[in-house]
Amino acid sequence: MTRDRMVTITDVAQHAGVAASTVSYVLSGKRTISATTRARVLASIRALGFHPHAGARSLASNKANVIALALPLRQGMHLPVLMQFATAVLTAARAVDHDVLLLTADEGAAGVRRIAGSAMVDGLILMDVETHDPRVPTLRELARPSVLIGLPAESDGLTCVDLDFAAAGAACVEHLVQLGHTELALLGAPQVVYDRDTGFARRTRDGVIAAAHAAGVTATARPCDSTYAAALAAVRALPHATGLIVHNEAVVDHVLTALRTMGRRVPEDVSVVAICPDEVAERATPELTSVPIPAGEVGGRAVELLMSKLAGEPVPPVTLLPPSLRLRSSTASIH
Amino acid sequence: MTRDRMVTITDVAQHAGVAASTVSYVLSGKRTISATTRARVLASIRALGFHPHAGARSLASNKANVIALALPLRQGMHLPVLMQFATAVLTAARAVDHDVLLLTADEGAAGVRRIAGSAMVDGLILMDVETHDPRVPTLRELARPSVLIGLPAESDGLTCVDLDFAAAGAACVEHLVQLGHTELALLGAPQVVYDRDTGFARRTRDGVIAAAHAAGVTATARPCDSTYAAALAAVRALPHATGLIVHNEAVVDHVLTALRTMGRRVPEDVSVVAICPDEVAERATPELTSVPIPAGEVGGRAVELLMSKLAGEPVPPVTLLPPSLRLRSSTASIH
DNA sequence: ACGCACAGTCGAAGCGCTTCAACAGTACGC
DNA sequence: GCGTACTGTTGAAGCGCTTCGACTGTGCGT
Repeated sequence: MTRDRMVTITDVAQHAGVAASTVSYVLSGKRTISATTRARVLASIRALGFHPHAGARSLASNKANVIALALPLRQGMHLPVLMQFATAVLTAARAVDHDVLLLTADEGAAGVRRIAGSAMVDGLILMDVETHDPRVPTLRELARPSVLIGLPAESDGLTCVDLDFAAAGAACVEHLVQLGHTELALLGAPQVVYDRDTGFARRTRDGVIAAAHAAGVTATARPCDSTYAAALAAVRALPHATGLIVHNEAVVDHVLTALRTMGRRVPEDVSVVAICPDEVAERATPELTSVPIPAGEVGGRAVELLMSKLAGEPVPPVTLLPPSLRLRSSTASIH
Repeated sequence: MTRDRMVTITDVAQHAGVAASTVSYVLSGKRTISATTRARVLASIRALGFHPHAGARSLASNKANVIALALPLRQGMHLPVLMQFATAVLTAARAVDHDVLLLTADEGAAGVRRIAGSAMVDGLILMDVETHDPRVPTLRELARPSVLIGLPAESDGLTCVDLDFAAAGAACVEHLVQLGHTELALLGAPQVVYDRDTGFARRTRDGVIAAAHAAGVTATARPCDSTYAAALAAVRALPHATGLIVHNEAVVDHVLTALRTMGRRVPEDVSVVAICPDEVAERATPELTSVPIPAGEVGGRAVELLMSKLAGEPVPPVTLLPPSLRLRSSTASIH
């Protein structure tokens, strides 16, 4: 282990024959620097392999260029989707020169307080926010800005972004109704997810029920565990439904298999529309008509909103991305 | 947004009527402090809600109490397993008062250099290291310690930890051989994983082949994509194999379904042993005899090794955790 | 020819913490 | 009663950076 001292901004300044502050201004662009000086400084930086000391920078400038991402790693959550969100946040953050500190949900409010209090991060993004999330009050009293992916009950003073799941549910219903279906059913997330009162599951259900009501058709909502057995049981319990809405990535394949086993053809006998990532919808047989979950956009938007707040700009309290319905071959009109 | 200045160590010192350095020593325990003073200081800390400024701390002490975790998010990797590793690392790190900065693999060597150079982290843990990983040379020339989960070709000067996949493969073979099987087959990771020359896939294969050779039985190795179709094709292509080793979490269920469809009973007609997380093995029908992937242990050990290196203690260059075979109901002796 | 604005650069202060050397007490052996 | 050995506490230096005010020159209008 070589005991080599860090290359400091002073080293660079000396090497380039300028003052340390000049180097700083070259880096930040907060003051005009002549092209020749800039070039000389940049050359020295490269020559010496200089990287500004993050701690020193954060101490002096009061910004860390790091954001915290609170990732739930909880039961019943579909990991691939979660990771899509996470990757989107990571990529978006890196694009604006920020790093990402990982926070688990089980550190809860204390973790949020610790991270925010230590000035380790400039702001936070919380994923999978529950309707009554214990971290939300903490967030409010915090000096640091935050953005929630999800929608808690009380969103005053917060910034939230998510897919408009209610509208997504409604879109599914409307599509099926247009095709002539009058007996609809929603296969949702596992029961635990509802018990935890996670917003997205509930909002979809409410959207489906409301839209069905408005259209004058019947709609049953059922939670569904992520196993084949549960999917089979659910499908068996709904023999009259001709329009199925599946909002549970992990169970999509199982539902299709169960229908096949029961001799119900898709889409001839029963139409299926899913709310799930495109990959899942495309990989299914037959390919599923679906409302995609725009993880990339949501994650990107979350970072964008956070950056605006960091810059002191006003942001809308709630951003609900409109759903889009992608037609594939799992839905057909009833005859 | 309240414009409240941070609570500093000086504020705490004033409040407690001691010097700032005393507060620091109470916090770090690097000097003896009388019980009464300590109590007074701790009370002030709590009263003011003091959190040491991470940047200032890292600047003064030259340690950030943060480690970087380089997560691959690449094709063909099984996310749940990956997240188990990640969670294990996170938990272990938090247990020793360190936070975790997320790094994506696609930032590659540049990302490693940036993070390490900026003193933002004390050390790094890289997951899913490939046999010829471009980040490895960078790691060597770095001043910061690192630990690899995985095993590159040239491990000199590095610290690696992983399950002993070769031994795992061999353990599967030996188990099947003991049961009297003489025609074995390995269904492995998707082809892309081999193409990328990711170590674990290859090491299992080599372990299987070598053990089969040593035992005088035949063993065929096949990559296998993570789809039902691929699993079916693979099983069809191996009509004579009576002992199947599956090293691909995503395809375990598909293989069992495929065998069922073909009318081959498990374990009466064909024995199946998997190398996969316990949850996968237990959830399968029938429950699978398996070599579990000890993600928790590996992750924990990685953090442990990193902490030792940070403390300047010598550590073994390569730690291969011995596999264990867990008997369940998917293997039986041939008759 | 004179002053003014402005681009370009510098030096110094200070961010909040750790740590070192030094000092004031107290306790003990003789 | 004096040195010795602690224990407990302090003030000051400094970590590497940003940023503010000040300074120097140059170009321009008059």
